[in-house]
Amino acid sequence: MMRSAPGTDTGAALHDRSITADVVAREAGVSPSTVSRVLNGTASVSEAKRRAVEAAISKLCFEPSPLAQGLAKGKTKTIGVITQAISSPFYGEALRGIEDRLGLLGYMPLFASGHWTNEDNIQCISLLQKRRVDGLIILTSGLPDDIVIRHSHKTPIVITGHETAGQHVYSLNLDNVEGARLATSHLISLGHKRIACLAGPPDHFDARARIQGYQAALDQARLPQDPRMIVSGDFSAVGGMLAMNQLLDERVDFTAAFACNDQTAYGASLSLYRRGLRVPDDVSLVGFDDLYDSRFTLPPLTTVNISIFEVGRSTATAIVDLVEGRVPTAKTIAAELVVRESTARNRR
Amino acid sequence: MMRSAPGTDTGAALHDRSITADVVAREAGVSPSTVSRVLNGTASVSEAKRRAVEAAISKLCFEPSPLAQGLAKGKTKTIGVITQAISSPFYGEALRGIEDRLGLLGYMPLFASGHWTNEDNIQCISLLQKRRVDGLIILTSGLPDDIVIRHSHKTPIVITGHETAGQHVYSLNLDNVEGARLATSHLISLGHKRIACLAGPPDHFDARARIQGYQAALDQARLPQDPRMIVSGDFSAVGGMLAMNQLLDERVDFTAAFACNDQTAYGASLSLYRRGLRVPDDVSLVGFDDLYDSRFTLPPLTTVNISIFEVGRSTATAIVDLVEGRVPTAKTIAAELVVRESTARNRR
DNA sequence: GGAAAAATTGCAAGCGCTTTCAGCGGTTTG
DNA sequence: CAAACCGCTGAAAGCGCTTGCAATTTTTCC
Repeated sequence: MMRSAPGTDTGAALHDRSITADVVAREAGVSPSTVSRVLNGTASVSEAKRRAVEAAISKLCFEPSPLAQGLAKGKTKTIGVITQAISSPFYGEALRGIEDRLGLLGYMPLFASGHWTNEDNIQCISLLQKRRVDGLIILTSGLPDDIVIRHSHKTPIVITGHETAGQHVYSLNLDNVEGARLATSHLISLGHKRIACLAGPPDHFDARARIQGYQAALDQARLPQDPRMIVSGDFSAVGGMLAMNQLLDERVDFTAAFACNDQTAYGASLSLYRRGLRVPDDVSLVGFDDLYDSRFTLPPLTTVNISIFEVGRSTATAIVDLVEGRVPTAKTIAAELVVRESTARNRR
Repeated sequence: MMRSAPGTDTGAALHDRSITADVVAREAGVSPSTVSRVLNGTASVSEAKRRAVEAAISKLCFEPSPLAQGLAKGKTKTIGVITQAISSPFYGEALRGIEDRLGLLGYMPLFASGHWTNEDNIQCISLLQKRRVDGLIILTSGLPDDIVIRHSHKTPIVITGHETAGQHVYSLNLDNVEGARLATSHLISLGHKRIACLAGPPDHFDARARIQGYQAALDQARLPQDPRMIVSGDFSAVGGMLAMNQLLDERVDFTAAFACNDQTAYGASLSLYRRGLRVPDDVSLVGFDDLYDSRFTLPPLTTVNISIFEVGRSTATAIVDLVEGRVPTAKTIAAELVVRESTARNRR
């Protein structure tokens, strides 16, 4: 019944698996080679035959099998993407950017999660290389450079959170230092002098750079550095809560805090809330990443936007450049302060 | 510095692409057919030859090419997964479950986003089928049943958010009704009599079921239904904020609200905050989904947990069952109330 | 108009693995 | 003792597409 609704034309001819290039060739009265040639544009074909082939293709709804093409050409039009935690909002946004751009360029992503362990990351690389991906995007793993370089000999790699450089490795980064400096300077400009830093994992590339930016801002303002002010977390809300708890328990005196990522800020907020401290009245808080939900925290979080979506798109563009023999031009992703309501002038 | 830590043995023999089954066969002194047979266990092979082949395999670090296998067997050990928004925390969690389980079962997911439009969803299906996925998981699309069924003839499908049934379609759902009933009853048990419902998209399967549950709870408590109390959102924070604004602007009188998902609750919270209303003092709020971050909202959100991770694992198990010719046994995912701090006894 | 260069096109051999089929020596049966 | 069976194996024919090579047809050039 029905199906009369306009716009619901879903009868889009179903591509039939039994239609192979041979069938098309027969229909068009040419050889399979010719079909392949018009499909790939790998050699000139007379106008007449091309027309015939094209007609046959659309008449039969032929679609070449990527599998067979992959086997024959050794190229699969597939890019392996390794994240550490597919469900984190941070990675999710990056994946969205990757999928978006890759789709436009005619590639398809193959995702795998490294779970922050070298072992898993390496296994992911192998798994994806076995699947003959044309290239690999590795989003901030803790993998040693030499391993990345070694694997890049088989498959070009675009990587974030590394300074690695190599013939087949392209490294793309966020402007962490500048972002953190921006965030911290913002607090300083509000009159804060005792600013805590809720850091990320000590061995994490981005985390370290963000601490650097924080310190740079203090230096710039000639404010003293106090090691007790910096406490490590793990880029998660729980970590943020624990870190803030520690600061509070140790009675460290601060009027503002720079959380090295938004999730850490979420946790810190809860910690403060539990102790009856208000943001921003008692403590100003600024995050980093500008996750989507940070617009909706109470109060909305002042943070550093780095368009993770853009990171995704840039890595995608870069890996395709690399795969297709071009030199990637993607540059460091800029950071920008987004002032919302979790920061206020220092009253003390 | 460092990298000397034990357990960082990353020298894991690199699988070399030039090692094909033929090479292994030669090394083992058998025919390629035999290699294939020991690889797949598709026929009995004498103890001696099997040993020889296995030795050759591990000596040469041979790994069969999934591409070639796919082409030859027509099975790719790959499952297509269609989500609507890969970056949403809800889908992210489901994907994690899918990846986790699929990996265990020897399959690999191929993700694609449908962006909530039928057109994109259909295109994703085609794209994935072209890639010869063995099965498809479609996470709550708005696709008409007949289209799903039609495509299932080519590839088995496991789908959520549908009542569809078919030879090759398995439908898996959340216990939305019960979850919503639980949430609403919780509010009622706290003495609330005027409870608003911040619904999802009117045409969304889960959204409708959740309204049903909400109404069931009211009925059960013999509380009146007031259509003005139900306002539609779109399952996003922005939608939740708008919905709550509308309620407030229209001066609808309520003491508690049931948000049809957590993100809607986030937005609603912000709306209330902007008007100077406190949760739970002025308005009790309960969500649905129990997103990870709901533990960290201010105040932590009372919500309905439905283990989305489990949804992912269940769909994965089900599709593999279907693909391998078994009858899936995965059942409706249970919902469970998680009481946190956004709900309190009615004071009015 | 004829030779040489250029443009087309088909043949056939892969890509790396699976699987049917027939053949092998050796057992069982009747 | 012939017939029927068994367990193993390898040869060879694919799976669906690409591509080097050579043959054929067109064009171009004097």
